[in-house]
Amino acid sequence: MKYTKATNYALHIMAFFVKQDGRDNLSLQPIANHMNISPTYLSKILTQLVKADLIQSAPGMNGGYSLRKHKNEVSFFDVIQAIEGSGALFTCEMNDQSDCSLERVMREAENHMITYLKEKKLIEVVAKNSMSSTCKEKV
Amino acid sequence: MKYTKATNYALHIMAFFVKQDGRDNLSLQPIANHMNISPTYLSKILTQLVKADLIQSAPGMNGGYSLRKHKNEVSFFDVIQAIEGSGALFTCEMNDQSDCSLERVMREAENHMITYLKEKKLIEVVAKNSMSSTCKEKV
DNA sequence: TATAATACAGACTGTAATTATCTATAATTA
DNA sequence: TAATTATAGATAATTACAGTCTGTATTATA
Ligand code: SF4
Ligand code: SF4
Repeated sequence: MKYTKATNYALHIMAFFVKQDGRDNLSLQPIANHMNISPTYLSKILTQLVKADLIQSAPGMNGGYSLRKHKNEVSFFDVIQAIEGSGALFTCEMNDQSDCSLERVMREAENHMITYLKEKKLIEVVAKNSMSSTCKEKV
Repeated sequence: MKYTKATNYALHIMAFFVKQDGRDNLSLQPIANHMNISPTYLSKILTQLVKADLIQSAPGMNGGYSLRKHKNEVSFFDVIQAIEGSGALFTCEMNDQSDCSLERVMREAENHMITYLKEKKLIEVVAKNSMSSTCKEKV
């Protein structure tokens, strides 16, 4: 079990948007170049972020993407859920819908992680240039 | 991102061992029958649990598997880590080894989940017959 | 209105992980 | 020795992930 690369990309993209704030519309190509990732693939990720209402998109000339939520309010959880979906990490198929304490423990464990991810906002990590300084990505 | 089915199986198996305590050696076939799962596949999971020192195995007649840790001390985390391994849920390949606060947040989030899973012992869910009562598995 | 710039959707492909089976081998007991 | 058990390795089936290609829809502007 591991977070998908798409989630990694999405976190970087959103961190980038938060840093830019509303300065201007960013279109696909520049972002793809900056992140060294195929435009069409990136597009899919961005569309997921749009559907989750984290960013908005506009077609046509001068179109592109821009932040939708207030830059102070985008949490790690928002981004992760937009990509990974909202299903529980542990589910039981042999299940009978009724309440099971094995599942309950696993759900509760996940909730501890989620609570923390909801508290943590992206702005906290972009603010003080706290991403790895030698990293080429620089978010 | 989801926990593997193997982890689900392992939790059920270990819960079963905890319930049985040290009553006797369980061999592959009975467990496989009870769980409706292919013996060879189950064997692989059991071997992982052996390698993690949660149970022990003995070949030959009257051989089989039995609990190794004290029944009160087997945590959810023990079992999960035995199957899923100990790698972090979020890792960055474009990484440069140096410290990155994006990764740090994700690691910290995971730790919140892990802490809870370490606290929770399997015995807590098998004790009071708290698994889903209508479930055929009954752990 | 035509054209260029943009986002979006769907089909498709390749790769890797997961789940599972089959077969053969090793260890132990009686 | 024979029966019983676990373990290891090869392989196959299935599914999820990562990525590409092609075409379509929307908007601005010349
Ligand atoms: S005991 Fe719970 S987790 Fe296990 S099979 Fe039944 S419902 Fe699923
Ligand atoms: S090391 Fe760089 S690429 Fe990796 S998560 Fe941190 S900022 Fe992103």
